[in-house]
Amino acid sequence: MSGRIASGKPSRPASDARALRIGDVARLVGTTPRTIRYYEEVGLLPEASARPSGRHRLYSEAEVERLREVMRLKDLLGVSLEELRTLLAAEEARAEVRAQLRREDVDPARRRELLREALGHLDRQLDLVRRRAAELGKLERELSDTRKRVRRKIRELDAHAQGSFPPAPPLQRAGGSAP
Amino acid sequence: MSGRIASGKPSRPASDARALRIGDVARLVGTTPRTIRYYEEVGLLPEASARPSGRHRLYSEAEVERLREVMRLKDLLGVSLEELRTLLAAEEARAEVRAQLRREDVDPARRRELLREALGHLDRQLDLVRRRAAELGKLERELSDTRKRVRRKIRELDAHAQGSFPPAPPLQRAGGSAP
DNA sequence: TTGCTCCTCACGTCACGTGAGGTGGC
DNA sequence: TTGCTCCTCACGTCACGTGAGGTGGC
Repeated sequence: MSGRIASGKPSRPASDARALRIGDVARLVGTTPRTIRYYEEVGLLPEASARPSGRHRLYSEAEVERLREVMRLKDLLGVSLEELRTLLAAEEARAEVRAQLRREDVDPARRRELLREALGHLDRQLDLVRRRAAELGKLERELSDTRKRVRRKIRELDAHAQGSFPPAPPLQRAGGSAP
Repeated sequence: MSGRIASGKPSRPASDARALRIGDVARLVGTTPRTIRYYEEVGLLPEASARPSGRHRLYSEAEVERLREVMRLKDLLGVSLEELRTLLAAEEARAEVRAQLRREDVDPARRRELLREALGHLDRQLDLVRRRAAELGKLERELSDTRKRVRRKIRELDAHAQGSFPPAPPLQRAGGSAP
């Protein structure tokens, strides 16, 4: 909805721990300033409220965390920014639910309704994630099986080479890198 | 892996191995003709040999399988076409190894060397795949945990709705990313 | 003051999407 | 022949990358 409000913002010129610059943020989450500006431009990130044009963007730790989550979903799920926008809308709806639930004056029927909506969003995301995880798991098993076959062939070769050839150097264990 | 053969559409003599047109291939692997042409253009797929300009591209089942594998790696690993090219070069090196191993006139020392190279390629790919799988698994667990909390809250609401006393306020957990 | 990082255009690039206008093959 | 799919440009788009020229802040 509206821009995130950085708490208070008194004139504390120096050593404000929450005042991160765009380069710091980019380094923290593993991206570039250009990407962060672009996400702001297309509305994936809220515009820093009341920033005069030409002046530096400043970010809070919470905003960094949000960006980190955005990048993670994009990277792991491989979705377009448009699809990502949909996912984030659902996440924000869940955040809204959390805010409403913290208030005590919401009647149980409404609370239940909100929770059920949150559950729906979670289920859709989980479905996506599990589908991908299953595919990746299949690929991993296939590679792993092939690897076993190759290793077995090497062992067979070594066994037959006994006496005919000088002893071959031993194989490294899984995880080691080949020369 | 057994690819399902679409029965009926491309009516050609069974002896012709290159029976599939670009639209059929695109549908089979879940992409578009444009993408297939682009991959050929940038050298990810071999150009159909000796095809006169302006005439139709034709593909064999083996080529379809190869493309399917290319798309799978790109999608699941989220790499650029340049990185994908590197991965595919390794895959081709392994194919070369298989071809050489089928010949009987390769001496055991050379065979072993080839197998070790193949093992190196496999290890690098497996490393990539496992890293991603671990990240996805972490995301899945997080979502799943959140889902459990939401479901528990719903059950609590339902349970209290049956009693006559208003529910005691639930304990606030610190630090957790609640519903 | 100096050195860095930041700012805003704006053009470039990667990986395709989308017509335009035309030809091929069952 | 008709109807579809295919062909080759070639421009458009998405998600940024990369300078150019200038300003801000510790």
